[in-house]
Amino acid sequence: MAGGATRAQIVAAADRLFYEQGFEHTSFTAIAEAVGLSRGNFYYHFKSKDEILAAVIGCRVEATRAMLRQWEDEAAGPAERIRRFIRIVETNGADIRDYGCPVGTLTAELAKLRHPSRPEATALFTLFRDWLRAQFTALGRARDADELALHVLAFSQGVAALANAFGDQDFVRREVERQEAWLAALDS
Amino acid sequence: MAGGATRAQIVAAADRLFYEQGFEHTSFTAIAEAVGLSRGNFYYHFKSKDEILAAVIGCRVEATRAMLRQWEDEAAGPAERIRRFIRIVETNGADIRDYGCPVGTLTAELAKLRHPSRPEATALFTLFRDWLRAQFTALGRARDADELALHVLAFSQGVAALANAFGDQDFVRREVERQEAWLAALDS
DNA sequence: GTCTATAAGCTGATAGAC
DNA sequence: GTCTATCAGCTTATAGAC
Repeated sequence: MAGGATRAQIVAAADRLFYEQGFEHTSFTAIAEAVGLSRGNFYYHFKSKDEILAAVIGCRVEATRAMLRQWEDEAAGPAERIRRFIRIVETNGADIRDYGCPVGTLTAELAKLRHPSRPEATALFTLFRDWLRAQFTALGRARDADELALHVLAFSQGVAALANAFGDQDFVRREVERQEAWLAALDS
Repeated sequence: MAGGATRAQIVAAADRLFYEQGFEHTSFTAIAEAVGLSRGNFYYHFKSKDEILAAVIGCRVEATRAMLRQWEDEAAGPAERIRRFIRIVETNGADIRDYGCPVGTLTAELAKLRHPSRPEATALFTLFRDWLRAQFTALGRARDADELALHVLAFSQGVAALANAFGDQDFVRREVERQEAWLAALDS
């Protein structure tokens, strides 16, 4: 297989499995089966499981950055951009119902494991936090922009947790509407 | 050791360790060390690890019921009772910062593990949901009591997730104030 | 009821052939 | 770069002595 194609395949499979089954519960055997490789060959690409995790987090950071850039390009103004974020729990509704928020569940697991890569996982939250803060600042709320950013982040985490627990998509829709109304009131 | 005292000690130690380290990550060895027993003796009290989990969840159900009863007794009216719930993320601030919400993190882990005891863990959420719904009904909001109950539950889950990720107690305090203001506006 | 000894299986990780 | 064979360690769980 040419270049880093196999490596990228491993990272993609691990990314999905870590999300669906959790980091610790996902074995090398499971990743190997998903990619179609033998267990032994893994260590040519990664020296340890923690190294795969680091690569997965790096991959998610890049994907998040790209998504935020896209929102930046496509959305008309800061309010519309924040709405994009608010709606993400509905956009990714099926996955969140089945597996929760990828950032929130990974961060929580690594915290309990006292895993060395925990700060890198938390940095995924910071990516959204900083981006949201910039949007609220552009909305003329520079003074409490960070507080508002955390509030919106907390909203998405709470909705994701309960959507995963109860599997109730109507609840998600109602909460998105409520949060959009809150944003509209803030913007006016 | 007399009666079910050892059993109760095992459940208490497992309860704490499942919370701090996660269910799967907690080994029999760790529980045995915490209680001061040998690994082998465990199977006199519990046939499997899953049986300990079931006992831990049962224990948490009882503790939650007792807490809700206490709030029922001590608080003046439904609004004050809901405030008690809202403040719990601040009351249990240190634990939540270190380990997240005990209900939310367990439910999320069991969902990823596709564990048979997952419904029992979700029932812990339902306990709070039903109790909150009763309080909102008593507040004269019978029509949307369940929606409001889920909204308050989502608030606590979101705050717990971010408190755990960022370790920011000021954020928790601000969100509690915001939610109390929301409740006051609802009540008037 | 508690202990020690041990089984059986899975885990991450390594060595060396091709 | 990929394979097979294998290691050492940990896991849950069992058997049987005291």
